[in-house]
Amino acid sequence: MPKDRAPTRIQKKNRAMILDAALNVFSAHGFRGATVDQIASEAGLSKPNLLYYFPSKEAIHTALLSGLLEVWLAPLHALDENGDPMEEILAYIQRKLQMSRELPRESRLFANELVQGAPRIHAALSEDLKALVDSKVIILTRWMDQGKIARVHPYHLIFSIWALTQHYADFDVQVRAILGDEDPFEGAEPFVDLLYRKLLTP
Amino acid sequence: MPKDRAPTRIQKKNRAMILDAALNVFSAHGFRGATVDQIASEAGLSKPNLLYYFPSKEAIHTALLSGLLEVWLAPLHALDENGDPMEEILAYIQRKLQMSRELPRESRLFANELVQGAPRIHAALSEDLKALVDSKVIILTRWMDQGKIARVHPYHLIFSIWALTQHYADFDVQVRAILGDEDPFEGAEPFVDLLYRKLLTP
DNA sequence: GTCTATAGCCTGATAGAC
DNA sequence: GTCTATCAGGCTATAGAC
Repeated sequence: MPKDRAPTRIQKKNRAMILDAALNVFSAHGFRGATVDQIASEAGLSKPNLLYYFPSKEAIHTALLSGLLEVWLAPLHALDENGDPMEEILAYIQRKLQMSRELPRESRLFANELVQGAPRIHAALSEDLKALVDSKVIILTRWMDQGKIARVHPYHLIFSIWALTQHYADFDVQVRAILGDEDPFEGAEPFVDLLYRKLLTP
Repeated sequence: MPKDRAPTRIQKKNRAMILDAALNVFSAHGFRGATVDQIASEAGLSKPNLLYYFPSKEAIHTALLSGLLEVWLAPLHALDENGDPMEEILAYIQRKLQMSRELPRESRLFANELVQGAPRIHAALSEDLKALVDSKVIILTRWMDQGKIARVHPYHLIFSIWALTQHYADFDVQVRAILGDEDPFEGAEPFVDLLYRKLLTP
């Protein structure tokens, strides 16, 4: 493993390449289905050389997950209590949908982890994620109290947004098997916009 | 493997026990993460004995998937073109939600397969599933033409129902990490009912 | 039909030369 | 820092006794 000095340009570049390759492999095959050999060859390194940068397969996976969690929650973080309620929520939804389009590997990385019971990020869920959601639910509830949006169960509102938007990344094969050549997001964007506009109009 | 005679009671019972154990293990760990040893011990058999009933790990997995696909699609199949449109759709949604509550293992089995690109059931998706969805989309479109329900993209309507209802089974850990002791389905049921009632009211 | 024992492969990780 | 070679453990599947 690299010494505790400041990383060189090459070290930085290699670590980044490894993490990108690992994202490819872990998101496509899950933790158990991924092999270090696959990640190494996709990163253009030998297996021992990869293990010079990360001490173990698990360490790569952990580094990936914790590095991406912040990115993944950024859209919800950005929900602004001082903005216009309906526009804030609809903008959040479109941001999430855009992330499914642009970062499907990240979505599937978390999906793989969650479907199997989140053995490696359970703490982050019940601490960081719960805290974030709780804080945003307070804002949503206030908006409902003020009559700015219709009253619905705020937690299930958030769950539904996650479910709907991430579906297009996580179950991409299924969506494409049914839609054929049609771009899923072209139809999804107006659909979810209409859906939540109708649901939340007071 | 058993001879080509009619299976005895013991053979039937053992095959059923193996498939149930396999459902537990595959749904929790994915195909690659599951081991034959785990399945055997959960079924109360030795590993070679299990492989007397099924020729390989893959054969168990395939038998499971193809056996459950019909069960999984039954709710959509039951959507009746002669019923009341709004009530038919809302009933379909409640049936799907109930399946997430009662058959979460089945949901996660398919989720595991789909997130990883459906390598083992791709054909079933673009043939059987697509045909079923196409046929139901015709019914939905007719209802929209007749002004019985609001006009929305029929394919995305179906995707949204899948996403919303299966989310509670597939990402159960996440939902529970946030809701704590509250029963997810208690809130989900009225939420999705309201959501689609508002969306589809003409 | 069911078991113990084991073959044979794959995979994560390390040793050691350069 | 990077490689070749290799070990050690775990896995699927089979052989063969009962």
